[in-house]
Amino acid sequence: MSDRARHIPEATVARLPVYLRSLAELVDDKIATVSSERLAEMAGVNAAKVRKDLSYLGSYGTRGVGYDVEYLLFQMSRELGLTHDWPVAIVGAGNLGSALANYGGFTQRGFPVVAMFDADRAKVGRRVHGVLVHHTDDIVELAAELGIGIGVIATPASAAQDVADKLVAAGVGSVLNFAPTVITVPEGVSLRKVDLALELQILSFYQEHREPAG
Amino acid sequence: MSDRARHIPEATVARLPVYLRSLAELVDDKIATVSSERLAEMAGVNAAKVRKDLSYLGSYGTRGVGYDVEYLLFQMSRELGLTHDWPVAIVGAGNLGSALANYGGFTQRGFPVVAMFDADRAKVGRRVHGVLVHHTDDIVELAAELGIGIGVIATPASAAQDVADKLVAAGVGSVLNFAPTVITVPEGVSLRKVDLALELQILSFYQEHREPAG
DNA sequence: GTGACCATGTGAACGGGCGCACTAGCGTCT
DNA sequence: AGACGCTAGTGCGCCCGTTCACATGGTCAC
Ligand SMILES: NC(=O)c1ccc[n+]([C@@H]2O[C@H](COP(=O)([O-])OP(=O)(O)OC[C@H]3O[C@@H](n4cnc5c(N)ncnc54)[C@H](O)[C@@H]3O)[C@@H](O)[C@H]2O)c1
Ligand SMILES: NC(=O)c1ccc[n+]([C@@H]2O[C@H](COP(=O)([O-])OP(=O)(O)OC[C@H]3O[C@@H](n4cnc5c(N)ncnc54)[C@H](O)[C@@H]3O)[C@@H](O)[C@H]2O)c1
Repeated sequence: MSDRARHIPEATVARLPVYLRSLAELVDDKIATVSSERLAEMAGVNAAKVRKDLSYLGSYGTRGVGYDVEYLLFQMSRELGLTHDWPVAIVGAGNLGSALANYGGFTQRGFPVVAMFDADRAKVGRRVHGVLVHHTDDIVELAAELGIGIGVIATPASAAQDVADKLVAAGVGSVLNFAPTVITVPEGVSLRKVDLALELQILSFYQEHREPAG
Repeated sequence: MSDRARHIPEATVARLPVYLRSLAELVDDKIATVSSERLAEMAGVNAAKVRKDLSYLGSYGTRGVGYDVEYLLFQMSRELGLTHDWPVAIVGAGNLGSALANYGGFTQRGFPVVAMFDADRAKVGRRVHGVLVHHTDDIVELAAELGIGIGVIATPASAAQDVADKLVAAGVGSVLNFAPTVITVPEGVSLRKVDLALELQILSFYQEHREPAG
């Protein structure tokens, strides 16, 4: 199976979850088949792009008919590795880290938050939404033990690189960084970032340069 | 000024805030000039890319020397429209919306949260980090009055499109969507999204397809 | 003043992704 | 049975962005 998926373009990978969500909606609405056009509309992209993206997964459509919603949903889930849970650890039990832990949407989507870590001893031992806060010194040991697949960094920027290093040392293969700073990880470790200030500044740019005529 | 900036590639725009932050760090460290190479290292990109990106803003470097940190910082701030504040409104005073409002980093970076909105009358009238929660019915009227530039959507997915429509009707030119759903806005309105579940699923994909050899 | 040095700015080649437009193939209706 | 209609799958040209490599032009030492 990882033979066909020898290389799926990054841009396509980033769209798969959007299709997945659209498919889930269709299942909820008890719609059995869907055309690339309809799916494109739901995902906010071009229909040809949808077809090309889906063709990377295999030929799961039927010409003249469309795609079987449930079957495609299953194949895509499998491709995305969503047929099993990915335990998540959140580092930084502050404002943001707690909000994330309190959010049920992650567990529901197969990303259970199984541990939190913080450098502040006053926070160690507390529970956030039932999740125990451990000390950062224990990341390496505990992350391996708990089988952490994804580490979420919600510490101040100054600590982010250090935390990332610890997560990598613990064998965590994927890191999601919320701290507003550039961090680096070794090859073979996946890194993505969510940077709200950056998003706002991008919006600011376009708003500033918008044609006053409209 | 909007003559030279007739067209800055989107990819470049997305990197400018990263450079900006790097420059701010250099100012803190009292470093007066910086080379494209050093800046590239800090921003985690290629040096040639830095030079090309910066060249879109103008010829602010000095050959043989590098870039004057403070001058470049000023020019970039101006280009990004950060020389003045952009009032922000958050719609959805729940878990996430409150966390965002409680976060001081936005005001500090020139994006003061001046209003919150919620459909739940039990929440209307409350204050979150000093910000008053209004009813969503008042978005159109109040957003215009308060001069809202950017609207942040932190409601459930089912309400997101409706909220976006209200924001647009209120003349808000930029929307940042946290709800896990695709929303559309008219041409001329900027839209960006932050989707945590999507990020986790992308990480899941790469982790699933990682070569077991390492 | 002159020459060696150094980093910017940019032309050009390259690569990836996008979308058009065509072909392939399934289902259905006559 | 055959023709028609519909939609998946895809080859191809185009465009945007990245990167290399070099010429340009400024600084500094002497
Ligand atoms: N809160 C938001 O809405 C928001 C929005 C955008 C970005 N962010 C970013 O997210 C990060 C966290 O924000 P926050 O509001 O939760 O901050 P916070 O100060 O509330 O929480 C930070 C937590 O990290 C812990 N910490 C500090 N150093 C640590 C270390 N070395 N190892 C482990 N834990 C450590 C602190 O003890 C604290 O509990 C920051 O980088 C911030 O810029 C937050
Ligand atoms: N909390 C998180 O960490 C987190 C993480 C990722 C994504 N999200 C997404 O962010 C959104 C908000 O999450 P949350 O945890 O804050 O949910 P929440 O239920 O705590 O808050 C949602 C708020 O929106 C309000 N609301 C509902 N309908 C509305 C409408 N039509 N107009 C205005 N307000 C309305 C509700 O009254 C509530 O206050 C959701 O779409 C969620 O999927 C949240």
